[in-house]
Amino acid sequence: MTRTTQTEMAVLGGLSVAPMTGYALRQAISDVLGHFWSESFGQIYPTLSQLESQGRVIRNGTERSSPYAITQAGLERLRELLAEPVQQVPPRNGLLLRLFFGRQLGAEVCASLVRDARHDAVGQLAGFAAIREEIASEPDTELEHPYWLLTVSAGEHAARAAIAWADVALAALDENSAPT
Amino acid sequence: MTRTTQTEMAVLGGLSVAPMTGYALRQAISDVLGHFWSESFGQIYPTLSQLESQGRVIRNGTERSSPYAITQAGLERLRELLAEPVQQVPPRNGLLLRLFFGRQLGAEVCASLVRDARHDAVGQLAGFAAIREEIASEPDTELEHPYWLLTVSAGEHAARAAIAWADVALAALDENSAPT
DNA sequence: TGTCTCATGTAATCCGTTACATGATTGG
DNA sequence: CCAATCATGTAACGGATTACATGAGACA
Repeated sequence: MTRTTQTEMAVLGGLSVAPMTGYALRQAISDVLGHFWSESFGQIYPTLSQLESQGRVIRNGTERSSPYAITQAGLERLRELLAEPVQQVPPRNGLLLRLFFGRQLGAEVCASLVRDARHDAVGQLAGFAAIREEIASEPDTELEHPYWLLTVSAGEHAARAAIAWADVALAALDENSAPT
Repeated sequence: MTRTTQTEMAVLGGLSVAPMTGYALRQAISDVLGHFWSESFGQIYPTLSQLESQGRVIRNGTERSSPYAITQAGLERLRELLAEPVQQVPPRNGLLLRLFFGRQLGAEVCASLVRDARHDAVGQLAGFAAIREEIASEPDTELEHPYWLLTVSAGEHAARAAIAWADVALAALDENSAPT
């Protein structure tokens, strides 16, 4: 019901792809979902313990590094969670907040902020190309690929839009600081 | 230093445009900055009290509804805050998380999620047109307009990108669910 | 041998929303 | 006169990060 279910969803979802340790789960989330999701250890480990006590995940061995695997009950729980309505997070974009009050900063400083943002977006685009390759090189999970690629495409569209916006914004700021 | 400064920035920034009550500030933030920022009363009122005790804002009268105004010290503080590095918030996109694990949901359900997102984006675009008009109808704040329009433009680019992505995503999902 | 990565866990802390309480003012 | 809006404030709660503590195994 609360936002905790979001972490549960990410954890169960990750384990639905392949069994993993909590550590590996964190790695996978930050590598592949990094552009639209994040989880910290402080969330992952308690969630795993809780899910284990509910029989939704199990560990094959008792060893320290034995991976968690999702159970049938876990799969059902995952589907239940995925079907819940998407909750919007209140937006907080520090860059746009600064630009909105940009008159106090001056056009020059604003322009450098926008250039930074453009640079980040270009880097992200390169990152998405790498993720595409990584996905293509995993034949085991072929059935999931169409869905994974949807999220990559979303990131690419957003990054390209950010770049296009940055270009028009820089042109506008230039006009502003250097009147004819 | 911490994230509290973000609220301080928004409050001082708002008052740098025009004196306002806390209530009106909240209104203004949700109306004009709504697509990239949000503040709740639980944040605004304590922040205003704190800023007042620091001499960064003052109230003209002692009446209940007398607006807060920014002082010189407040303006300096605002510039200081705006110059701080932009902090990235950890991303959390519930829609993309669901799509990533979309195989568990099925192509049909995913498609309806994407259609909803497309619908939202179309609505946002219309909202931006309204904000543009609202801004144009305020000659008092003309010097701020170029900066305000940067943020509107950012929203429009993002919304258009969301629509374009939704269209390709829907095509891909369709292909998926209805094999030739 | 010593450092790095793997691996788990928890306590402190923070930021922020939600919900509640209160009351003045306005307009139908 | 009653409902809606304006206006302020605070307490409770919750979700998440950060930081710290611990220790095993790898490898150079």
